[in-house]
Amino acid sequence: MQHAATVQRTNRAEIAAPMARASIVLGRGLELPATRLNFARNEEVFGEAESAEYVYQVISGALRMTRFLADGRRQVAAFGLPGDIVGLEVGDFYRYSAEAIVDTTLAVIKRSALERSVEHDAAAMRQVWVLTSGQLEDVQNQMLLLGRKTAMERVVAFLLEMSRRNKGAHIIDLPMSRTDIADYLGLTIETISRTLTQLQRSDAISLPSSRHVVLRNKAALANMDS
Amino acid sequence: MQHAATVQRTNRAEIAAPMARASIVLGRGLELPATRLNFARNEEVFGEAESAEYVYQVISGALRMTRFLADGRRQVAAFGLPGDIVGLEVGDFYRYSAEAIVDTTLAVIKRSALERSVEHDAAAMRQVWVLTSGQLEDVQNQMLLLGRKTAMERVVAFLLEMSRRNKGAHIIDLPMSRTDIADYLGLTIETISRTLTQLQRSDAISLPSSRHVVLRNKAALANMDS
DNA sequence: CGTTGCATTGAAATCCCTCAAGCGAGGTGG
DNA sequence: CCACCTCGCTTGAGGGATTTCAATGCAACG
Repeated sequence: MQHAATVQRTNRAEIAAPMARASIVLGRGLELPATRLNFARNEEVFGEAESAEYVYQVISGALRMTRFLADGRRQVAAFGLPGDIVGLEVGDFYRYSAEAIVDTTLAVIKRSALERSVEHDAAAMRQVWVLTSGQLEDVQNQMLLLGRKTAMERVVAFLLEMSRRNKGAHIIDLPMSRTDIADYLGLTIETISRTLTQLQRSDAISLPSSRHVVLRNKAALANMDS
Repeated sequence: MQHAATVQRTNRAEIAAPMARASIVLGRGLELPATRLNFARNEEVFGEAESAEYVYQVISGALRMTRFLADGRRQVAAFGLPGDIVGLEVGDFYRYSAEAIVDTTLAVIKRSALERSVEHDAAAMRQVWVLTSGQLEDVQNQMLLLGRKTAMERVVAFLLEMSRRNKGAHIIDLPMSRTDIADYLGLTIETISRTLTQLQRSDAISLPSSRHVVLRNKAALANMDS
């Protein structure tokens, strides 16, 4: 069981640096003023059990949300892609850590400011609920994958998900490493690699490079994902 | 891969039957009038992709929330125990089916009535969000279990969860079958059975009967659950 | 007291993991 | 500009945890 790569700590001073204007879009007609913030590849946005002071939205780049077991085994709970809201907690602490997979730009807002904006506005509060409910749905799908799907089904489901999240594109540009994918799918990097090779040999995909996947036969792929 | 047992369909007429008064408690000071409804063992409360017309709270008994793959593989997303809210959806359809594990009493409210009660009340809407967020946390924990824990760790985590949900009792009365547990933990009934036997041989638990577990050494168990 | 529905146990098989080696692209320094 | 290093990825061989298949056990119930 490989352990996770070390991750740089966030430079907290950045948050106090000259502010670049941005906004967080929680839903239709619900936009809040925010600050634009950049994170380098592998930089930590926040850590598990840290005080949940900020809420983020991905503007560009990609995040991974991870949880760990004591011995270093890691589960990637979700990937944060442009538009995704990250770190919206009910309690006072984050329940997972978030790290930039590539250089990433986020919109940041203080949680207290967000709470103030919605606490007397039922429609806005409903948007917050809708967001969390959508995350719940995603995670429930992932549970079915982790509990009952084969390695091949998991990898295919992952490729189709990445395609769908990129407007259904047939050419996928993966920001994350094999390790990230493995920890997302509950597999090892070797199994990910072998499965992709197998899909390539069956002409379902091609792999011009390790981070680029071409879905050559989406129908066949969809068939493989129970 | 064993397939799920057949399940009786709900007798929908029941909902129109003479109403027994009950209430649904969404949170501190947020209680809504509801109808009390009984379900027999293995009776379906609602089905996946059915129109999400009602929201339920378990009064007594137990539910299982399940999702299926096309070939019958099943994942139990959660167990519904007394107090749990079930079927609270944003969209128009349930995302999983719910069945009574044993004879169960539920409080039922029309979703439209619940929506009306909270749509202009930000504090009430927040309670709804808090509920969903709590479910998200549970499911995220389960993801880590399904993705990265061994069979022994899963079974131990399950026993400790059942204990915790029953006020930390050392004697657990399991309403669900080995099949339900297996589909919750992403294992097979045989592995559940063998693992419990192994725990019994190591004196961590005892099994007076298959549905009763005595946690004889909670500290040892906690140690086994990374 | 036979039937029925779980649960347990055993033996064999399998899917995925572990361990190990090799490859290739990108960066760095001589 | 090339040799070299590093890091991530791929591939192979072997092993192991869990599943599958099969038989037996056991308690509840008519």
